[in-house]
Amino acid sequence: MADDNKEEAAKEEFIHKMRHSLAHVLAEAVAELFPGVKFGIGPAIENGFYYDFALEHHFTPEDLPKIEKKMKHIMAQTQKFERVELPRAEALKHFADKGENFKVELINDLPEGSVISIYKNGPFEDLCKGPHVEHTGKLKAFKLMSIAGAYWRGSEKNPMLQRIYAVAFETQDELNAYLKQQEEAAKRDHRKIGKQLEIFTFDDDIGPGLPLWLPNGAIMIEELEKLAKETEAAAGYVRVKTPHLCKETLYQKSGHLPYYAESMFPAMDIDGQKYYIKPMNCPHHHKIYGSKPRSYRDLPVRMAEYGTCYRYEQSGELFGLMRVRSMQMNDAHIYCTPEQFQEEFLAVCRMYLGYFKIFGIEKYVMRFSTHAPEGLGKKYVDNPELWASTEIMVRDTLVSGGIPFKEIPNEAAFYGPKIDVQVWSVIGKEFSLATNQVDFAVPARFELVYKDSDGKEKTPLCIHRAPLGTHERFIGFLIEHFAGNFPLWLSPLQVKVMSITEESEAYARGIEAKLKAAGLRAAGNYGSETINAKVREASVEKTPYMVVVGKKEMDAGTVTLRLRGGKQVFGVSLAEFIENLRKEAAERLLTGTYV
RNA sequence: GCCGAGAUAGCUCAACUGGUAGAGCAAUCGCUUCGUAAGCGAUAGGUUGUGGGUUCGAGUCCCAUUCUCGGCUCCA
Repeated sequence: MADDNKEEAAKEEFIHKMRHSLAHVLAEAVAELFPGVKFGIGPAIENGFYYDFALEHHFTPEDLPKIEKKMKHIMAQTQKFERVELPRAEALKHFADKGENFKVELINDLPEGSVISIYKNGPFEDLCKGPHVEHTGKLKAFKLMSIAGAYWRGSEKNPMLQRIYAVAFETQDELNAYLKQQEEAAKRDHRKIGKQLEIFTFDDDIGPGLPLWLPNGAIMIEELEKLAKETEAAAGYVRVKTPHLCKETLYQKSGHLPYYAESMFPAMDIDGQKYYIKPMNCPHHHKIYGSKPRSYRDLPVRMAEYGTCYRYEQSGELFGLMRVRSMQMNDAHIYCTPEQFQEEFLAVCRMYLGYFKIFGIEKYVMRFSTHAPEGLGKKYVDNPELWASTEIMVRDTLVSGGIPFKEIPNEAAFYGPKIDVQVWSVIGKEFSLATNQVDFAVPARFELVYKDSDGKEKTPLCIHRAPLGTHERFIGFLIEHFAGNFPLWLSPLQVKVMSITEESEAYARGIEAKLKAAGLRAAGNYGSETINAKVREASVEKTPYMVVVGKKEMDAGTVTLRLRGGKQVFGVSLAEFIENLRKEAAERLLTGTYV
């Protein structure tokens, strides 16, 4: 076992070295083909590597095969990688003489007196701390994938360089397997399946990032809301409804305006007053809390709403349903005393875990985002003590609750630390699916109080939580998670009834009617196509249950089932089928009854 | 927002270097009545995202614009 791990680690290390060395070969090839190029950085990344270049010529996709060819030529030359060390000042002069201003900037950031290492192979050299493979002949399977713009050192204030992305593996087989797997993943892309299954669409006249939910998507939304409402009712939440607009003064009070004005739709002028369309529900809920006096006996107040918000995301950030400009949020705010905090926060975390079980979500990371002291007063409200104490409170709750998490500094909300649930889309983009935040700042700004047992007015803590995120992102995620094969309760169409010949049509229609009367979402196909065609159509629609009836079923008074996936079940009584399906849907089972 | 690429029938895609837009599926209408992933035929469907320009002639070349995609930045 230990040896396996060692072997694994050695392999990892080699692949990393190989990818990084390939980045140097890429840079060398580009330097030969495009004189005058300046170099940014070229690290190994997951599945491959990239290199950033500053160059007048704009790379086009046609350049990639030429560069690949040159790289293979370099690999065939088995150029040795050699490490050369220079004192900092000398290295600075060396790169400055060559006009490599990006490298000069990197060296300038290294501490005075450091020894700078340069790796040379053939005619190429690069500022680099290594390590590398011995020679370019050791390099194996790679493929240049795409050209992208990327800001120097990741800041939009810096110039934009041209980045070439590549994938690389130890063997051609592994590379082919990776490419194949990417192809498979693209098939479950929510944008593709969402169109095929008629879940959502976009329209030029509606606007970018503003999805239209088609009837099938609307059913999914309603099922999710039903789940949320049941869960929240059982957990002691009350429900509220708030308008989509409010005056500017609300966001001045909440303190959102200086932080978020840029990601809000511009204000509209109404009767000389500025109004905004709401980008979040919190301030509205705070106002409801503040609408009457509250006693410590009333706390915790757990206030839920599926609130619709609008955010002006930058055009380039929009991505299918995962990143949109209009969203319906599974929002709630819990106002509690510091004593109640731990229990409330843990209950919220448990609600998350309960949901994940329902959906079978297993690949996620709980990301605990904390503040960074240098951001106080800018990115974060300036109250170091409260930051410290709240973060300790959250961390303790997570640890004592046995909830695994990863702590990331400098990612908090402006009003407090948060926990985001990170998931990945099939094409590898990372998203916060759900969020859970502590707010120790905004309730005070709204002068929210409760009368404590000692007769004094105190400010409650507020927990913001959205375990089901937004319908948009959550359904986008679920489409990919299930590849469109939704569990029964979420399936827009649950049963497709089909007749084999005209003779059995009336019998089939009767079954459809009974299914519908039992509250199941059923439809029929009684056309004159062959049963093969009907089965195919229902399969393409990913319908969980097909009911196929012909003369045999008519005579026996039964139904024949075909499950999504192809399994057939004969001689089922309709009453039993209906009962099983009702149960399967009501209990939101992940696994079908007849599997 | 920035860099790059793209947009052709409802969907998936074709149309060599500029020369009268085409296929499959879906739809509609017939025929077919069939036992578990595509029965056969016919019909209809387009100002090639939009607006300008070059040209005898533009889906194809140029400019602008909208939207989408791949990244970067961002993500309450």
